[in-house]
Amino acid sequence: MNTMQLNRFVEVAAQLSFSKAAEALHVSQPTVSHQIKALEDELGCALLVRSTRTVRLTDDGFAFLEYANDILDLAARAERRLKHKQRPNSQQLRIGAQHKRATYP
Amino acid sequence: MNTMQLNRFVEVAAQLSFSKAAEALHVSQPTVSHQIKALEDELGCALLVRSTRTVRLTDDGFAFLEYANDILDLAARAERRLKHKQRPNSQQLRIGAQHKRATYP
DNA sequence: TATGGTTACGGATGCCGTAAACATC
DNA sequence: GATGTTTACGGCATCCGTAACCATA
Repeated sequence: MNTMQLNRFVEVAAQLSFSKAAEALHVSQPTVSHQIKALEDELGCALLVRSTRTVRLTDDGFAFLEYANDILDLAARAERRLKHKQRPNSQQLRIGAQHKRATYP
Repeated sequence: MNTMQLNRFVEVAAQLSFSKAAEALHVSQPTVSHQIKALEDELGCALLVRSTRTVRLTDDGFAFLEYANDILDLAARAERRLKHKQRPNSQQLRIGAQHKRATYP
């Protein structure tokens, strides 16, 4: 499992279209198809129902979409944290004065 | 970024040794070295300090370790959820009667 | 029949392991 | 000098894009 696959799945789920997702992601349509299939194979279940004209999420797809978004969010936080060389005590531009963050540290 | 890289990093961080991590993961030592380096390149910073005899985490490494564990945990939950074909209402062996789960759905 | 997803296929890239080189204790 | 990591390198697998195929509305 990798962030590329998750990105593609999230995009397809948002667009409900492989071709539009491919366009938005600047890759070819077969590439999206390949990677979604690889993800489905790894997970051992279908995430999407294709009927040549329409795409919709399976129940598993809905469930996994939440995880995918959470994982991508975590990965993005980690990258921002390290790439911007933030130190643990120098949080960036925190609006409001909450002492605990919502979900992840 | 992928779960393999994260797995290897977490293992190296646990063992504080590339060779022991490689042994535990049943891959060669250079493979671990390659993947950790790829991860560091992608993140744009060093996660580990190598001194040929000892390995220790950088500050960035400590920070990233938490994210890595969280991401791997999420990925594992997602896989368990889908591979075991659990339906949302048929949670497995829940001890106690909590109505909300602790962190993730 | 037209649209949209999948499969086939070829070239390029990447990955892993063996072997050699390198660095520290 | 011994231990442990990195670099070099070669074979194999994987990935991506073009093109062809296929299925549905």
